[in-house]
Amino acid sequence: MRYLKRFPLVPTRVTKFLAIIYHPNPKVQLHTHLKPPKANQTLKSYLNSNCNTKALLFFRDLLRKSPSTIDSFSFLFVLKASTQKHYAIGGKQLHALVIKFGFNSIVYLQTSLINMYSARGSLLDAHHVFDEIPCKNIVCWTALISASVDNQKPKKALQLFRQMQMDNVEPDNVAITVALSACADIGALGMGEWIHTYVHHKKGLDIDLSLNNALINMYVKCGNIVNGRRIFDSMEKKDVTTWTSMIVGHALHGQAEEALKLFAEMRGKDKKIWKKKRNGDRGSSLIVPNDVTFIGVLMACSHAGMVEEGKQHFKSMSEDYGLKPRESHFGCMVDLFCRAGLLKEAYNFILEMPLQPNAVVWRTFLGACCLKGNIELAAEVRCRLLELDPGHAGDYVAMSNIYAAKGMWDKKIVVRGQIKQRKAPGCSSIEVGTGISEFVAADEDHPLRPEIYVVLKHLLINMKASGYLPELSSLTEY
DNA sequence: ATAGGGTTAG
Repeated sequence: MRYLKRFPLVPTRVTKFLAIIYHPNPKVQLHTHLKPPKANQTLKSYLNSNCNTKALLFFRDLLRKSPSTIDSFSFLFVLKASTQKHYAIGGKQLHALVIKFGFNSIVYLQTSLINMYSARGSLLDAHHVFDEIPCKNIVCWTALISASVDNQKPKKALQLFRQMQMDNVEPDNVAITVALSACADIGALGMGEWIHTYVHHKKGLDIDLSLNNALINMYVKCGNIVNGRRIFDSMEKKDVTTWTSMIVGHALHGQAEEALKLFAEMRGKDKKIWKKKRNGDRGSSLIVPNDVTFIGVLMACSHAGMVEEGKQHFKSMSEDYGLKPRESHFGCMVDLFCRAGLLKEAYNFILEMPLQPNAVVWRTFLGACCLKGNIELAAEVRCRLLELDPGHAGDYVAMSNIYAAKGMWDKKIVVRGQIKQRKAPGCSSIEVGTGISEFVAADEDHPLRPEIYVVLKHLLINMKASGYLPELSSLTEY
């Protein structure tokens, strides 16, 4: 224990870390259980029982007392432990050690390093490791693609996915699953469809549950709910994610009834379906909803104005399923009240929340105040927002719009003038061919995501109001 | 023995 105190777990500098290696305490004898195979087994068992800190401490002891027992396998376990723990500096030190031990050309370790950097949000470092890999196989490609998705670079992920194929590396089910989630993120329906076709034509591809779930998610996020549902209905084996993806899909499309029907079916409460299931495949309806499922359910209620139903599900979530509502669940409830125009209910709900309401919650409420024209509440909420997120230009705009709507021009001008930085212009992106373009456009083959229709509708209404658009007839199809 | 995977409020 004395060593733990003398040398902190995460040394602030590499030199300090190297000092640890070069100064093993001579008094400490090597324990017999630290022989090579045993040491790795210990690391592995710590990892399996989720004791990441213990694994790291143990590894540090190994470094100090018996560095010779460390082999490339040890690093795999330690890298995994440090990835899950998010130690700020430990990652680079481990990378340095991998190099120092001469293990830097082992592809397994390089892939682990990509993951480690990705988990720390250092996509550039991950890419750097990737570039150094001489023979890039499907697993390291997937690791980098996955890193791009995890770090909000879905466009880059898809570029890598294509580049990988140009390098004659065939995608497998894991790579395809990750690529599909990138498609879902940017609404790249064409690319998603291409992958779907590929999946059906490639021989020997293992179309497993995750891949099917990713396909459903891609279709519903890209606006093609029909195809999403088609896959859902055709799947014999479904897990909680399958159901949740479909429920969220219907909720996003404003199909609340369908979403809630699925939820009921999933719980096996729908007697008719229960019977049907009983005759056929028993057990397939025994799926327990998780916290994400409830996000979908609450979203559906919110979008359909079903306040009472939403309240019941929110209650049932913790009472019947023992799921603790998270920030987003409270956010859904606030949204539910706000969309229904129940300002008082929303306000009381926010004040009684066991969590600190965040800027998004107050912003939702501010939006409702605007719609209802409640200047007093809006002004109060804006004060809170100024504390939580002072740089958000949209809040100033919302507030100034309330004053404008009430004809309070002097106040409006004051609020408008408080904006320090120009608001970033809103933008949408839409896929053209298999690339992504930064403008709004649509045709039969490339329908827009549902939320873009909402933006388009507002755009068209504004254009009409400004006299740019002679007819509103084109709106009907939306 | 060893590396990569899906669902999450506005």
